[in-house]
Amino acid sequence: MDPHLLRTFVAVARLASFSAAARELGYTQSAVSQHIAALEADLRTELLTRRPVAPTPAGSRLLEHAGPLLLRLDAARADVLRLAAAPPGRVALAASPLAVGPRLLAALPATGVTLRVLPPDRVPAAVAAGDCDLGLVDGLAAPSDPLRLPDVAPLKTTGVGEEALALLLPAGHPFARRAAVRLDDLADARWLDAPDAGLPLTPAHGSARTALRYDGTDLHALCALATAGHGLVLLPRGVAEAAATASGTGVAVPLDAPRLVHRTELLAPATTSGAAAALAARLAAGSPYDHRTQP
Amino acid sequence: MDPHLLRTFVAVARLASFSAAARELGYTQSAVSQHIAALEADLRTELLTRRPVAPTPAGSRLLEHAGPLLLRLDAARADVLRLAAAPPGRVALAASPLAVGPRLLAALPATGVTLRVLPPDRVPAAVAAGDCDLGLVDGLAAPSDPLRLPDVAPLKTTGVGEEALALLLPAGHPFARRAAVRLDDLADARWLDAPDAGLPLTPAHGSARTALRYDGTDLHALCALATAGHGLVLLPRGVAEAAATASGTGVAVPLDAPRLVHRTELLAPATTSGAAAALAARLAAGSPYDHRTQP
DNA sequence: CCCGGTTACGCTTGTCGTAAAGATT
DNA sequence: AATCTTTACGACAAGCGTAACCGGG
Repeated sequence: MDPHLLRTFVAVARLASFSAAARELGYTQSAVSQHIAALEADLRTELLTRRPVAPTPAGSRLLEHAGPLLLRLDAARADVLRLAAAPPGRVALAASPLAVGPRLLAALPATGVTLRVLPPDRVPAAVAAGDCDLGLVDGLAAPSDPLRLPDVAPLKTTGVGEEALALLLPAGHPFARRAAVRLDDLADARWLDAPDAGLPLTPAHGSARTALRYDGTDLHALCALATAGHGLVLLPRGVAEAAATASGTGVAVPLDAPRLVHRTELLAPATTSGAAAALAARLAAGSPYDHRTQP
Repeated sequence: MDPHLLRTFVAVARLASFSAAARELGYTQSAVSQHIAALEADLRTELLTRRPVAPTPAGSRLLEHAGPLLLRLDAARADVLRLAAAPPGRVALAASPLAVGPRLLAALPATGVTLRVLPPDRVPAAVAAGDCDLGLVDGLAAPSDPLRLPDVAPLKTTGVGEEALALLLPAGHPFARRAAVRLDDLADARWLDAPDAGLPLTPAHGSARTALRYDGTDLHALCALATAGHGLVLLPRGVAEAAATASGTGVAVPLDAPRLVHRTELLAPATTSGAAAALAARLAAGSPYDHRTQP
């Protein structure tokens, strides 16, 4: 179960080809073949069908493990290397779209920061792997509860903001005139599904059907779709109201769900160097929310 | 960052000796020395001080990563191997002490089960690594919220029980006559700290001071200590009341904290073989609680 | 017959053990 | 001086590439 073997295995499975994986990894086809053979001999199980190349049940299972495993490995490398590396002046900040708000803009120093907007589920990995020095993620949670993030590495998480929720919808929508909407009302609403940009609609909040799927991280596009009637979007109240007034054709209706808020958290590796630590402090400054460290 | 190197590294750090680690791992001292040297060359950082052998800051950081990493690796191995292995008749069940209750005893078949009681924090690892086929863990959570478990591997978690909480204390205690106790009242209570047996007292529930620490998994011993006045213990209400009446000198006082319950969850690997699957079904049968799968 | 995965084989590299050397208390 | 780690070196195995070898479309 050498990580090298695992890496070639995931490459082969992803590309569905030994030769393509070999090209990508800088090996020969032969080496890739030997890697897979070694893995299969080690586990005494066939992991891939050849021709066509596809994972067997056992292979699929291994794939589920391999991704997080390799991620953690890279994270460990990066984390230890970061300790020794000289603190660079430039700080890279990964943020999910809805985490980019007034608070962030106010805390941002004049120069020396690279902001990278990523889908929420890729932010923790980016910080853990060392691609970015800090991360800002957002998501739904119970008030003052931490977000449920995949623990790819020991990251320090700090709540930096919580906000009530609102629905963004077109002016003609049945809900548009109501003062508030409850979760129960939304059981068979038609949603805009935008996992890379917005709040994920987990099945827990009713088995919602999606009207349209939007793959992208652009909030303006998402709000435009919502106000045009292509589906409902759940947003932090401030964002929803701003989008509604900006569009003219949209309405923001508060969500009456006291046990559900939009929460933003700051992610930092266990050790942050000078410039990154300073930015982290400014982002967390005065935040009245829980500080806690993941195990 | 070969896992072998990581393994020797953690062994050396734990034993604080190259030679001892070599003996434990079946290597020569020379090989261990080379392993550490290889790691340090790879990361371009000194990981251990020699004489005395102790981790440097970078080494400590690596240690934090190494444990979960190696655990996940073993878990992946075991999980894939389990898929191929013939389903054995014997099922091994890991359970934390407070998870052993009437529900478990009722579901247990007449024969063919090995029950292993472990500290709560070791149950997930035991299941993930394949040492046990199923696990039962308990802990504190908000009602119908899943427990926060370390995600060592993709495990299927199923809530199988929730119960209100109560305090177990000696008859003479100031709280003993009250109908209920609130969390606020307990800010400076003196607790029995029994991380291996009971519910963990997280700092979130007030910066409680501990009166006595008990290392063990024996509930009867713990209850005896509590009723004898060595400190307060938080227990599921049923357990607390049973212990109080059994001791004669103890009192169980309900905890008035509607947002906090004792929750028991069933842990199972992504695939369970025949006998284990049957037991899992019996344990989960009729449970009115959430079913959800960790990412 | 071509494309793609497997097998054979030689070479390079890496890894372990033995043994001698170096360092620290 | 004793103990423990490091270094030197030789033996062996592992890993990769070249090239020949299948087996299916």
